[in-house]
Amino acid sequence: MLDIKLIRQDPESVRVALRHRGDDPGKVDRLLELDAEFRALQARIDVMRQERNHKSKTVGAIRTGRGEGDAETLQAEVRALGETLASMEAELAENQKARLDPTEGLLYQIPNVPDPSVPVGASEEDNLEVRRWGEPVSFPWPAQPHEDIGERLGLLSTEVATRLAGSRFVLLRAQGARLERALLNLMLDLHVANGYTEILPPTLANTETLTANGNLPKFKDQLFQITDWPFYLIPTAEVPLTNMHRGEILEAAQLPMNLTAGTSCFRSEAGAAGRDTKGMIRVHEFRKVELVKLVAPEDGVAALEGMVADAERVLQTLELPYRVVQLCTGDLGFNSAITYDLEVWFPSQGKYREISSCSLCTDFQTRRGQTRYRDGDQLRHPYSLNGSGVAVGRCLAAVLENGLQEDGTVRLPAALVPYMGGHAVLGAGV
RNA sequence: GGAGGAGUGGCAGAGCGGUCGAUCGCGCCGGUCUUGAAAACCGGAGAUGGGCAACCAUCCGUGGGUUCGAAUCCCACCUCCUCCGCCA
Repeated sequence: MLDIKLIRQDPESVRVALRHRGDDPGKVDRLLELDAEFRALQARIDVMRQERNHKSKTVGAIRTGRGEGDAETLQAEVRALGETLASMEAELAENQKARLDPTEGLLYQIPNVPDPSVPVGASEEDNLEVRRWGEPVSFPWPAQPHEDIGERLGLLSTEVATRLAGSRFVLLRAQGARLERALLNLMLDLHVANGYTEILPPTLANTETLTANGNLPKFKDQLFQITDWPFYLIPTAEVPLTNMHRGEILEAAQLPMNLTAGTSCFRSEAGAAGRDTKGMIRVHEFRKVELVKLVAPEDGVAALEGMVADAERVLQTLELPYRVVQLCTGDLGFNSAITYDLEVWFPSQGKYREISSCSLCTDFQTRRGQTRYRDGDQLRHPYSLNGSGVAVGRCLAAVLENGLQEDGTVRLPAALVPYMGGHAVLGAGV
């Protein structure tokens, strides 16, 4: 959520932000109206409460022989005040709900303000390619989709996974299962060596956690919920990681906090019917190594550059060609002020596909989750960042496709060989 | 699942109907002393909202209730701890 003080002081900048996102700038004015109503009402209530408190104290003083007056009369007055207050307080509660209820509150429906550096645009068409690394592979032999390579070499099966669970699941076997584990370990080792603290969080989360992260109530249909239990399967480790210090006041020395976690992620993929129906690109359950940072506001932009570099390092280590894309205002997520996507080359599709998304969420999430830190004598909201470092299943798919050799086997990048028990090639008489 | 106990400010821990937003300690900040630091001594300091400010209101796990008045009494819920049972 945004700071209401920002909206009061500079409503025009928030209107512009909403316009640039293709959202309704009228939300700002409706919120300001409610806010003015709230402040006026709160002031009137405060005055009445003051009177009530004062009279009640006088009653107490009379009862204990320290004051003069007619206690009975005062009591009747206080009772009457209480009745008037009750109806005003009900009105206030209604106003609070209209502004601050996580489901319908207007303040929760206003997205983060994009950083001034973000290109203005309507959709992903207007995203900006920042740089490329590596040469997109072009074989003299036909490229193959990763699911074909995997099925042919006995590394994966969608058919068996469908029998066990349903569509949009994948089962890995033999060197395929090991490859997933190898990639996960390689990524975590890399990030830990670069100063991230490894976390293994629960992969179920409660309503409060998902609400603080903004997944609920808006994107409920994207989540799997446990029947008869107040739990949801996490769609990403960002959820538990950004919530670890919810409601806490941190010491300045605890920042910057760099966290990483490799977990399963669960997504309903509602609304994605017909898209990426084959293979491991879009499935209900996949592994992802996530990066999360909490930093002082002044370090936010540099921390984002660092996080993107950390995610890029994974792809460079795996010798996978990729490009970095900066999202335009229209494509930016609700929480984000700046987002860079990493897109890896898929030879079978002849294009780059998203494998990581790194966002600077400024204090938008930490204000909502009430995470603060002590900076000298003041309390501030740290900036939060999250990014994938990277999606393991999509990475496995990219390794298979980019390493395909003429004889149908797959050459593994050198960095993976130690993690694969010395095997450098998949499919060569395994 | 059964039986008890507990949730108070960064931590620890008193208070159990009215001068309690809350004692004392640790930690923190400022000062005195010191070449500097430590120790000692003196002083300061909770959070949120409103207000230019003085100041006012709210907050003692959460939500209700009783009362002129609730951290304190009552009810429900949540969480944690101990013991028993069950299980990895």
